[in-house]
Amino acid sequence: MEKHTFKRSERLKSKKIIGEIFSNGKVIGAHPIKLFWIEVKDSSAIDQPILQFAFTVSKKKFKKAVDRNRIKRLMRESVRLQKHELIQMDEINKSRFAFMFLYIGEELPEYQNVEQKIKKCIDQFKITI
RNA sequence: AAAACAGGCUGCUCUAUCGUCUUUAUAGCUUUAUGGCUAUGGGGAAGGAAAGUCCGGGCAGCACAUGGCAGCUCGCCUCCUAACGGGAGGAUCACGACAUUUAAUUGGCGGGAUAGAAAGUGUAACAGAAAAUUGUCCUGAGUGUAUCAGGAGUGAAAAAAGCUGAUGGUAACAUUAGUGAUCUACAAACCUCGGGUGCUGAAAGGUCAAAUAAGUUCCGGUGUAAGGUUAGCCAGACCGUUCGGAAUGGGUGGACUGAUACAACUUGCCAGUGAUGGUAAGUGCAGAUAAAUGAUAGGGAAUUACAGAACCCGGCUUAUAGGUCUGUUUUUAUU
RNA sequence: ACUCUGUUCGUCUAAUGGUUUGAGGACGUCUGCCUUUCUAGCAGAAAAAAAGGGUUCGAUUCCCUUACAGAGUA
Repeated sequence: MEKHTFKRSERLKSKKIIGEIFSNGKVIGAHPIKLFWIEVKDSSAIDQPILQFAFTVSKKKFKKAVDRNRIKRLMRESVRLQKHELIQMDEINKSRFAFMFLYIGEELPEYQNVEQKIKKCIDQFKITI
């Protein structure tokens, strides 16, 4: 059976790449979630995993830290359960990708809703590649 | 027993599967080694407010941060505390709702205020004769003036605060006797007196590796003029100029440390009205770094409130579903 | 994580440093006049101290707490 793990090294940490995602990355929208992604061509970190993810929620829309944590946890959980679909694809394995999930909604979501929207994002990503 | 008010305590739980951070044991891979990665098993994983950042302290750097002024801040008394603007117990004053009384009053409760107005300056609308060196009208004392006593009216306020002694109390102060004729209020107006206070803030600071110019730092000699120093002013301190030697290296992105064992927590006993202190036994209880607690399914009364550690403590303030305890008042029932 | 400002009609703002404050002005809104009608013009009206507590005879102003908005430090 497939293991749905989500290790620390799979999280996107580099400030450089995050900056590049917002300036040059491509966008897939599935309201209330936006996905920024980019193909990473930096060959210096070849031992890194092929996929890296980050999650973010605006402090202006959600003032309470509890709400922001909740949304990030929900998005992280649904990505954890769905990212194996991406790993199985052949095109993905040829290079490395970085993803940034951004929640732009106004209200606290349910888990099922988040799961559907993330799925939509990933399907769109598969098509574009 | 119910309701209202006030205060204290608590702050959902269990099972299964998958997943995150940390610690530890074993095995494998890697490394000169410390260590790192992976797998499996065990232990631990947000709060009463983690919040607001309103105070106090530890810790660190800046001249091993020294004195005065300015500025800021606090201000009844005694005590608690590492410290505080916090807390406990008391004193005085007016206020609030409640009870009581025909009424004046009295009673406990509640939150608040209280250094100095006899050091000086300032302000006190309207009304009123007069708002602080003021004296209207009426009555009485007085021959009369001056003065004294009582009353009227205006207004928030219209003339007894102080001093000396005695008694009680550690004290604030209370009671009482005498003396006393230039005396109100406001200091959350300026101010005076007394106490405290240097500034900055873990994104502080320290160590390591990669890379390298201007430069920077250190040591020794020389030198004390301008000027400079995370510093508002004065003093004091240090730096400086030049020569020689040594070390380091801007930006960028990292790792380790700071960093989780202490004013710690739990229980018992003792002292105290109490805050709190002493003592004995036991416990080890988050430590992340783009930042860890979630998802699914099912139960237990049941869509659980407010809400997420970021260097650490002591308070204050604010938010809060449900449960629970104590006190006061009212109503009802029983004795 | 830390530091600091501000909040006055629908909008932008003023003065008051405690006593005729009935809170002023501009733009906007409404009503009337004018005009064949609209605009412009003239006349008039409505409309505000973030919330709560304290000091005071009296608070928009002084003090405290809370809420909201904004700025700065990497």
